[in-house]
Amino acid sequence: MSAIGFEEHDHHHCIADAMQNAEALCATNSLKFTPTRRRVLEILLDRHQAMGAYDILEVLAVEGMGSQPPVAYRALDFLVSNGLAHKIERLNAYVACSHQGEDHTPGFMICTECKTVAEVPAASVRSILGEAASQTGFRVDRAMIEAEGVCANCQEHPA
Amino acid sequence: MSAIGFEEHDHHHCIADAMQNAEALCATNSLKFTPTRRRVLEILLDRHQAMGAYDILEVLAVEGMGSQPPVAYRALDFLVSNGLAHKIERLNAYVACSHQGEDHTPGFMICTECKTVAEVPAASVRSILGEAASQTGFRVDRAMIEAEGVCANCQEHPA
DNA sequence: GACAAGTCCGTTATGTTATAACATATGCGC
DNA sequence: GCGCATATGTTATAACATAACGGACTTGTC
Repeated sequence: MSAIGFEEHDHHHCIADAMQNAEALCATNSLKFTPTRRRVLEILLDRHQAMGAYDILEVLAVEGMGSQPPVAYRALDFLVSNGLAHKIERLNAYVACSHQGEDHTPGFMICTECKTVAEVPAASVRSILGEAASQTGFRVDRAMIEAEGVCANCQEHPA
Repeated sequence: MSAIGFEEHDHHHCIADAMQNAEALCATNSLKFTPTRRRVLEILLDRHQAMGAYDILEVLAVEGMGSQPPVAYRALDFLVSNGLAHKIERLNAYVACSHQGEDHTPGFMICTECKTVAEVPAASVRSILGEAASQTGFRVDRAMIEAEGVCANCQEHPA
């Protein structure tokens, strides 16, 4: 499957695939992939869009899996810390990671029309940043890039 | 003066300089550089750090320049829209721009120890992102990069 | 100068995002 | 079964941000 979120793809397959990867990752690292955590990842994968914590919480509440903010935030923290999801700071929202397991500096393209968020490999961004940083002795621990714009689909078919 | 915020520099001079640039920019573009807006920029320049809107508001309140959130947010909106300041999404905080007037995709290095934020020229980041984007037809309108780590000074002198 | 239009400011109220703190429960090694 | 670490449920609140409205001030036009 392509890494680019704006393309058509076998959605059902990509969800199953990602869930399986997540299972494997958790098994390997002795992480507890609890029902809530699992369900939150499924929800994110299913939407294939950035979702606010309270949007996720709403879904969980309907399903009787908890209704207080910490429920959502704890699951999201787990997913983000373990590279299964990312936070889009610009939107205060969360997306499932589309490059599980790869060591990547996440780069995101956010379509302001359809709200879809595509994760792009941004390894080269990291190297450039690292270069700028090393000149001043700055040690980069985490980096992120977020771009806002309009995806090809929305350019062709304006709302 | 260097663009890199972690180096020693003539702080007083850099404030005066930036304020003068801001004056000029506003004059040129018929923007109203009102007392509140001016003061907020001064505060940001003076701290030379990322500040939350409510931190700024507190300073304004002490000085009798308004005590309600919109006062701070309106001034910040003005500064950000006109390129005189940037919002650090990661921190929900604001910094004065250190490259006034240049057409730049802002890149930030955030020291998690001392909270200093350095703005780095990131023109090349934009071009790389543009390349990745053009492959999928995505049109980039705005982009930002934020890196967290530890600055040279804090590496040498841990707290 | 009088007026209209636009912009900015003061204020109240509220919306949205996120976390602290503490009690309870669950799983796991021994 | 006991003790420890981790996860969950819950209450409360902190932190960040904006809507909406009225009044003041500026600016351009006649």
